[in-house]
Amino acid sequence: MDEKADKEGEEFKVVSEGLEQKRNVAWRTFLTAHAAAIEKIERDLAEAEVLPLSWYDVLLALYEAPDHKLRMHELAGAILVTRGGLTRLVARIERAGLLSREPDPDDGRGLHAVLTGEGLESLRSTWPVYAGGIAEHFGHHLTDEEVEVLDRALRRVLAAAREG
Amino acid sequence: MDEKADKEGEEFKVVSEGLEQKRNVAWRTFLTAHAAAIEKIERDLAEAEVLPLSWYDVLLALYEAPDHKLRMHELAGAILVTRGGLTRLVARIERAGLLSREPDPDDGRGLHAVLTGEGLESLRSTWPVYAGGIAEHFGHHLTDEEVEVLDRALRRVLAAAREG
DNA sequence: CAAAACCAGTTGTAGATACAACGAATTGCT
DNA sequence: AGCAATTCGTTGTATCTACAACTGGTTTTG
Repeated sequence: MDEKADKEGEEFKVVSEGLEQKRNVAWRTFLTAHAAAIEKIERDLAEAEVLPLSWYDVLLALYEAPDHKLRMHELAGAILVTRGGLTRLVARIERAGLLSREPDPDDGRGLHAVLTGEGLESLRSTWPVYAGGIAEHFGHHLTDEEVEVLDRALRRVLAAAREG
Repeated sequence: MDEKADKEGEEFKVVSEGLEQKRNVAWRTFLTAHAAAIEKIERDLAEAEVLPLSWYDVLLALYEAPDHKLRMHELAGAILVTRGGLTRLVARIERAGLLSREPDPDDGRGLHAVLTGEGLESLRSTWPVYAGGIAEHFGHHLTDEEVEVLDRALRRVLAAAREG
């Protein structure tokens, strides 16, 4: 770790070259802002004793689906989790009574995860807390225009990841 | 789950009320874009058999510190992880020889995590892959102006989380 | 129609994280 | 100096996740 090594090191640092530099810096900001905001919001949710984000995501996906039900693999795709992980996540939520699993009559392999009344109730009680967290730790710090730009830009990032 | 329940349900959906709506939609875009981009980049890193992001973060933080060393709690703060988690993460990285732990001569409780030559080498071989991933899955999809806005806006989000 | 290929969901295993409780060391107060 | 409070890092425990192998059901194909 001598002088020379340090000098060469500059070449790979995130803060490095010309135009790319700003994108890399923005990437780091993106990562840390995400981590920090998520942490705050999860803490708010835990303190209010409502659903954690992972459960909320599952139940909201079901809520938004036709008949409030989805096949397991559809659900896995909707919330960006592996099928294996989803099996256990859904099992936990089912154990809490917030959704139920029903066999698909048209496909013996398949299961539907279905939102229960209790699950809907949990969504309702969680949302105000979640919305408050989003506002306090995210939305409140952005101008209307920034919200617009951010949404539009990140949609392209998302679309690219979905395709590639 | 009758008609009435559905109608009331609209009230708590993320796509809901006036001005707040756009911020909530942007929040969801923010979350999913982050998850999708991270997943792609982690996959690139794994395929290239270089460091995963969590290790990279630790080693980069050390690299950027004076003498390439940091106390454990400083490191924990720098990469947004709990101390308990850091203990094990650092243990794994140390086992791989990419950093070493040295007692702090000035404080018997404290340890320094120090970047090793091998760790520096790993950082160097990882960065091109990482940079490629950032460009492909993030930077490439944004205009200069969007990068600017995004960085500026998310810095405020980050700062707020750091304070509050 | 039977065998192969494929697909859905689960499970074994390993790894990683958070929270809280702990032991060791330091600091501050009197 | 001496004791209480604080800080540092680790560890016990519980949760949670991913990956790959596996079971059972479905579709394809010769």
